[in-house]
Amino acid sequence: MSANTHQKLRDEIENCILTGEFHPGERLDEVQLAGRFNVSRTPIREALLQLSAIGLVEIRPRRGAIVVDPGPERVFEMFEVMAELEAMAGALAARRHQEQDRSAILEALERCQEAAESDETDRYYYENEVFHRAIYAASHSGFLEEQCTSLHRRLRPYRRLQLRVRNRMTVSLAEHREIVEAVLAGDADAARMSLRQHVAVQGDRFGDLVSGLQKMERRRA
Amino acid sequence: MSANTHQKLRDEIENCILTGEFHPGERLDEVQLAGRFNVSRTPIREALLQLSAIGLVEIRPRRGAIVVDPGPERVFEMFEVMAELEAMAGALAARRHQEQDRSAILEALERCQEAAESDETDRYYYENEVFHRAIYAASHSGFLEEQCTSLHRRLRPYRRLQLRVRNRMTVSLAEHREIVEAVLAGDADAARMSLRQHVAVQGDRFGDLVSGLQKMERRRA
DNA sequence: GTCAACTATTTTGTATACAAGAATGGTGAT
DNA sequence: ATCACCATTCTTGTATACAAAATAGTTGAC
Repeated sequence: MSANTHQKLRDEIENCILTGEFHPGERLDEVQLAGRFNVSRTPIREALLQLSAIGLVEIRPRRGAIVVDPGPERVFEMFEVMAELEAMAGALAARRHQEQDRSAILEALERCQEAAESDETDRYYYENEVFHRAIYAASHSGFLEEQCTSLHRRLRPYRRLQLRVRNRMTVSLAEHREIVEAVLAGDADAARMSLRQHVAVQGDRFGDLVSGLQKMERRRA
Repeated sequence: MSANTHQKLRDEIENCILTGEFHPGERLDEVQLAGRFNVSRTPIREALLQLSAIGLVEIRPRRGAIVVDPGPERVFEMFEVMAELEAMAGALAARRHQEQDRSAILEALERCQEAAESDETDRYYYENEVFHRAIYAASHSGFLEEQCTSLHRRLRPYRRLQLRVRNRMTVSLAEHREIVEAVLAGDADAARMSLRQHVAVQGDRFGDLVSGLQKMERRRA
């Protein structure tokens, strides 16, 4: 058996939660999971404990683990914080980016454009992540990069909802261009503003998010 | 035996790390810890895994757990992010605070002043935490509050270093007054600026931090 | 004397066993 | 028929056992 089973299990279970296979509120039975992954309860417990530490599951003493249900307000709050962290990353990137960051960002932008032009939602979804990670990296703050990556990952399922909205891809791409322009020009304030705007759930997007969340909820009922 | 031994163990070990009893780089031997706390290895492992999930310890496969040593740059980056998160909390607090937040903030400020006037560093250190938590609460964003609290806690040992610097308490108190003024006036931008300024490690404080870190390192050598 | 290789010991990782608390089902009383 | 209380069952939490990997110590060769 591989050296670090619980690490892989943690990723697998995390994935099941983020993809929605294990839906919010669902109880995660240890023996059931152990059976599914062909391991004993020990590494399953270790994986669940790690997930509880990062807030994906809640462990109620003697009563098992359940997938945390953030609820609409909490999801909104998470986007609020994400917007601010990305804004910060953009501002730092504008000041600190180097040649390799510049090319990484431009290449990511290019790929986003290709995906948008050929109307490939899934591909855009992926290239969008690459783009944002390029901004994080350009901030040259390892800690900020980690925080952004972690929260970005956690918001994945909700962002996926939003991309389905009509024309969102075109708007998103235009915003990306604005962000790149500001960052590469070294304009920290403009980068901050454009990223905050890009990530924030404001105006129509708030309604879109809520209706998406409700759709998610209904589907699992 | 209590229902949730590993939860308590997690807190105890976390405390030992934050107080410096377990210093950065130290190897955390499972059987040794098990002996110290009179439990088996199982709950110790569960505690360590949770601590690794929040970044306090690093678990190298098959090679044990060590206390993470952030290093000066990483600590600086953490303060940078903390400043931005607190600035955000301040801005939200300025817009969203209610009557109970107002009185909580004013009371916390009052207590900080008392501590500063009687020159009680330890008491100021404590009341300062209460003050900042009052700001987080006034933001009325549960997620942001959690993030702030968690990072604040993690930066505790380093903040303690900084308070020892001459006159820091007086300066800090004056900054608190400025923050309160902005928040209670509902001036989000002013609140953002003053909190960013208050938390950030800039100018002289950077040198203070680095020298403090070096002193810490020497002490354990 | 130093370096390398092999063995022994220690230590981690996973499985299993056992104990204690929660959920569940059934029986009896009202 | 409904509710309460008790027993049974199931699940979690902790301890122990065992296997595999890493480290340390020792011996031998150059």
